[in-house]
Amino acid sequence: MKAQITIKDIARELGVSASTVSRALQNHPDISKATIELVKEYAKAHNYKPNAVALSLKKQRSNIIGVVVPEMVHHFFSTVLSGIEDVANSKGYNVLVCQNNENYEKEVRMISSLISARVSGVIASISKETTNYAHFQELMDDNTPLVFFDRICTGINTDRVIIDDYTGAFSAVEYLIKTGCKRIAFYSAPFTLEISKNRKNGYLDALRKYGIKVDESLVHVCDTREDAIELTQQLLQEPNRPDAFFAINDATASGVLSAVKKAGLRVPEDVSICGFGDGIIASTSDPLLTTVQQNGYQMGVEACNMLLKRIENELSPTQFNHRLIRTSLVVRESTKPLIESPIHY
Amino acid sequence: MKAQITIKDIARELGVSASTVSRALQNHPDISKATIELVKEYAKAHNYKPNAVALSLKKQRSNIIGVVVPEMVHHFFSTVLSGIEDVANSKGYNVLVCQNNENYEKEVRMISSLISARVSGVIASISKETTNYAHFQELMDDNTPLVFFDRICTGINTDRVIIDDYTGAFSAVEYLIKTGCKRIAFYSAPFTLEISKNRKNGYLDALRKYGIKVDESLVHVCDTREDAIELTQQLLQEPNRPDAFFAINDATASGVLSAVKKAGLRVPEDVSICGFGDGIIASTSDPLLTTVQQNGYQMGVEACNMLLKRIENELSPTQFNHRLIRTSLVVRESTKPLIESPIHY
DNA sequence: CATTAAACATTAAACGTTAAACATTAAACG
DNA sequence: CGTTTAATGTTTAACGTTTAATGTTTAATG
Repeated sequence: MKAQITIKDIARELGVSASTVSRALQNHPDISKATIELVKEYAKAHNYKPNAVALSLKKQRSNIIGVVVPEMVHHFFSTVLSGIEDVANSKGYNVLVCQNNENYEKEVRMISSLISARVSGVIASISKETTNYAHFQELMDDNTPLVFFDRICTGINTDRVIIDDYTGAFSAVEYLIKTGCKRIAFYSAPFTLEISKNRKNGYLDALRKYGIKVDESLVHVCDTREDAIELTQQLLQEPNRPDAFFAINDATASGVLSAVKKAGLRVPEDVSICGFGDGIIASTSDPLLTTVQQNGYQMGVEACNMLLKRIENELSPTQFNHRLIRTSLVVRESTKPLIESPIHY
Repeated sequence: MKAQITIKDIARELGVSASTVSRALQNHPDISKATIELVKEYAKAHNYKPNAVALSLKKQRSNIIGVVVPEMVHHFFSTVLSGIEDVANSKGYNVLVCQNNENYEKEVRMISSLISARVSGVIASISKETTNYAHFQELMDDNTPLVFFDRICTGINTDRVIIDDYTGAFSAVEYLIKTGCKRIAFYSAPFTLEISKNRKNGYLDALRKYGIKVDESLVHVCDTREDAIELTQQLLQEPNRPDAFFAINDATASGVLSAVKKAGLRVPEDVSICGFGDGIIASTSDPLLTTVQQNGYQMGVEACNMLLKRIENELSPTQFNHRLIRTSLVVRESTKPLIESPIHY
């Protein structure tokens, strides 16, 4: 078992003390040019790599940040993760990832494990089940910087980066209305999540703005492709079937699309469909999916930058940042074109 | 700055020594039942969490495994990652992820950073650029267990988990031939990758088996959606255009599909398309994509199990495991149905 | 009653690194 | 020639934890 070479090994071999080696490697002015050269050469030749574990213990802070996501196999989350990793990496930090698998208990365990690992900070998006926030409060109590993204915790006062869900939903539904849709179904994620509440508000406000009576029977908690296929089949058989669907994510929209096509209805002539996310599905389905674009990569970048600034104490300790990532409606083929207003002379 | 409580704090408060606390927490027989109770109660009440950093230093082994993937935003890799994370987590390990962004230098830096972090083991899939393996050899030299998955390093003798690329490709191309295709193009990833070589061999052998002359001009390095759209447009204009495309991944196949439809050709009547991976794209595109299914989650699970066994010294130190993950052809709508052989009386 | 053993706890060293405090040498100064 | 000072190191303690070695009671034994 030949392990990595340490400062002690170098010191012994070179006949100097460990601290001299340590300082030589840091170009400390107390160490002569000659010794510095000698040490560095030996270190390089023997592939010395500082022991980050010892360093973390000594410095009482690691170069690791923890990230908790619901699931990694999800275009949006993996995109955010990618943004986080790129930024963290460029600043010399490593990323410890955990997925909570939409499970509250697992989320609690993950946070506990991150505390044990003494990560310098945490970036998290909560599970669908989470309604108790004590585990996050514990992080805060330990003075571990915490940034929420997307699925935030309103109960915890800290930095957060969220998608402008309200506006995204509003503009999507407004577009559906403007293209002639009257009965717009909304497939949401559980209402424990803020994103669900905000998008529903956007949905409701758009309806109200155009004087469309709200029908709560058009709002469903349904956020997977499979569930969407089943639910949509049922809904389409009702006498007063929806003429449009606004889904919480593209996978769900894709499920709707599949069910609508199977029912022999045309998209968008008979039924309009709009998703949320603008992931791979949206640009490969047929018809191509109209969807609300959310920039996951940018979200990851901003969340990580915010966290690193907090770690480096560059932010006011009493004031927290709330960053909103703008969305944009990407109109493709699953919705009708805008009706041109007649030209008045 | 209130930090986490330590064993020392507990010891001071309870008027015992640190080692007593340490042993009490481990139910050491030398510590009285009463003391154990007392310590545990205090620890629980004050939310004591062992300092994994100190533990790692002491034990000379961390509970962290490093994972290097080309990109996280990729259905296949995020799926593997998910399998790895689930297994690692269930065994008490944390996962440090790095993406090499298909960049050799970054890959080298990532490995170096993992060595510094003194991870217990590494699971990796190399970048497209990688042809020099010294960084991985260094890991091996330090006795850090290393498992390659998917994009392996043939130059390094270690454990590996790979997709049965040869058979996957063979059966896909065989199917295309059996359904009447004669000029089958192959869109590959760079041939520095073993998966490319293996799949090409499968492709070639299938052609040979059915006596189809190999035309090297049908083999291209093209592995993204964008490139596929461009390349396919060109190829379709040639006098002797391909009547089938076998792509290295679903995104590329989706690009082919898009170009073929745009060219006014029908899929699969005029052109057959087969992808590789069976990710989200395959089950949401139109027509649905025929593709070679590769079980990424299983791959992650097996790679992680193999690594953990190696870490726990449960495997022969001189013999390395080479695990092959079986594939299966998922026939959907982008290829023609099998021609039924006429029944002979 | 002295000895031994059992039960329980403490001390000290170690993991790799750093930083403050202290030590040595040699040149420069008065 | 002694003393200061600059240059260059070294020692030591510390980060949180574990563990081997050692110490101290108390109870039981002969």
